[in-house]
Amino acid sequence: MLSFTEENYLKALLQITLEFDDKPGAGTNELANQLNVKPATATDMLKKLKDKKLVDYKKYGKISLTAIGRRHAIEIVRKHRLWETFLFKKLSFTWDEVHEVAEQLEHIQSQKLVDRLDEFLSYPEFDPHGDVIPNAKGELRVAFKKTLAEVAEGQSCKMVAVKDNSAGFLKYVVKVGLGINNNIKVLSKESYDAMLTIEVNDVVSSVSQKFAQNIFVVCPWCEDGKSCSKTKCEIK
Amino acid sequence: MLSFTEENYLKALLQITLEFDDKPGAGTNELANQLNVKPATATDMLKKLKDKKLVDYKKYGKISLTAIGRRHAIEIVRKHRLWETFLFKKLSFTWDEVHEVAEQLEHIQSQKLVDRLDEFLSYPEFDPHGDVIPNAKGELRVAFKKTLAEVAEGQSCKMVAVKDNSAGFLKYVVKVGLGINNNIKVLSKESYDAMLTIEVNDVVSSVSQKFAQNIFVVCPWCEDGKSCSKTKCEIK
DNA sequence: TATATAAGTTAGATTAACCTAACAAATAAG
DNA sequence: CTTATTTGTTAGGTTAATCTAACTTATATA
Repeated sequence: MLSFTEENYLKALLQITLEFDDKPGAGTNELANQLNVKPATATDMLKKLKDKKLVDYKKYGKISLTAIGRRHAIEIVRKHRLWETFLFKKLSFTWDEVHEVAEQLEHIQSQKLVDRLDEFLSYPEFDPHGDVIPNAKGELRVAFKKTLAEVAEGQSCKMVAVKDNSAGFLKYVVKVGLGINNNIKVLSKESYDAMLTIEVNDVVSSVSQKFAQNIFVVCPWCEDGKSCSKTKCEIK
Repeated sequence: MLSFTEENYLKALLQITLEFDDKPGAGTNELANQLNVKPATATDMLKKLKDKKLVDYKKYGKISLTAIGRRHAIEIVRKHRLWETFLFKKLSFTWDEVHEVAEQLEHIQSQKLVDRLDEFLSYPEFDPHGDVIPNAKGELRVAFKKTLAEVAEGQSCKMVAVKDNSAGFLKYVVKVGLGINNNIKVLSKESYDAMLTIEVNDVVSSVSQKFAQNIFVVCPWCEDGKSCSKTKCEIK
């Protein structure tokens, strides 16, 4: 049985290694930072997780999950996102409120509970932030996504998820009038500071580059004519 | 903010002091026993809880909750029983499965979650074991109950709750054909070993004294003509 | 009431998860 | 290719929650 803390390390490791496709592994500082602990603490825990055969790790080397570690991590992500969906759909939480509570609920140990919750929610595919919920087999379908910041001037796209799940960002997203599945047209891009002028539901607004980098979109027809939305997700 | 462990001590203390009406307070061994720790461990924690003004405690004396400690404990019991009700009513758990998972869920910190869960369940009054769920104000209505073992020969009564919530006992209760709200007639009582012959739904069976002492009942008309079922609960 | 037993406390040790400070290795920059 | 910087590790210490063993206080009984 894994402790809360161990589970959090595994989850953080999964999140880091999933950041981009060909990531070789996580670093100690990176991991420590994600978990709000000091690097020395992370080193200690990594030795422990290595002994338990949950991570591949050697001194001064890159860190990655073993197959077993990965399976655990995915199960935690599954629980997290199922609980978020429960809070959102059944208990009327807003999308900026669900993350914090799910951070606690994801550690509840009961396979039956997870299975029944999944069933109760009719096997949802996405959580309230648009992230894919791993299925019961532990398959994590990872969609190829681009951020709003990468969309070319004049292009239209559809918002599918957010990168930053913090309450602060999510509230801001709502304020700008955005939400999952909204169609966004990029009217113009300022070359000086990369500010974007976008149109959503016939309302025009301006957003910063930082903001745009945290909005995931798919756009069916890109400038070069090739689709960037591989709608058939890849199982990683 | 209280730790899991501190919460468990408060809950155990409430359970012990509620055992019977004029209980002066808990003992260290009693408490340690309930929590499956050694008395020495309990002593340490009691000092800590005393410093936090959650328990009234002095060396070698009886232990009781302060008003604040009690309020905390009741909130934990409320959460426990609401979660049990959720698992039972919404996720089709059986009554012998809910306790274990609720032991974990009761520690989730989110006032909003508790309130919304209560609302989602339509403000239930009783959990699957027949125990009263404290309301949002922290009022714990304690019903005056007698056990099946105290019912006189020839009397009829109604099962309202169980004393022992362990999965083993609950499965046995089901096997005997009993459940909350069943009407039970005590046909005879063996004077030698206090075995009871009871009739439930026209089925006659025999139960031990130990068993009968863990079944709570109300019986409207007792031998002496006085009602033992004070249906208007007392708020303690 | 004196003493045996039960109940409760103290002291000292352990483990998990964290820290700081000092050091070592790897990488980047001149 | 040497040095500066970043990154990561080690050593030693802290806190919460637990333990065992030895001791003290309270209670029950002869």
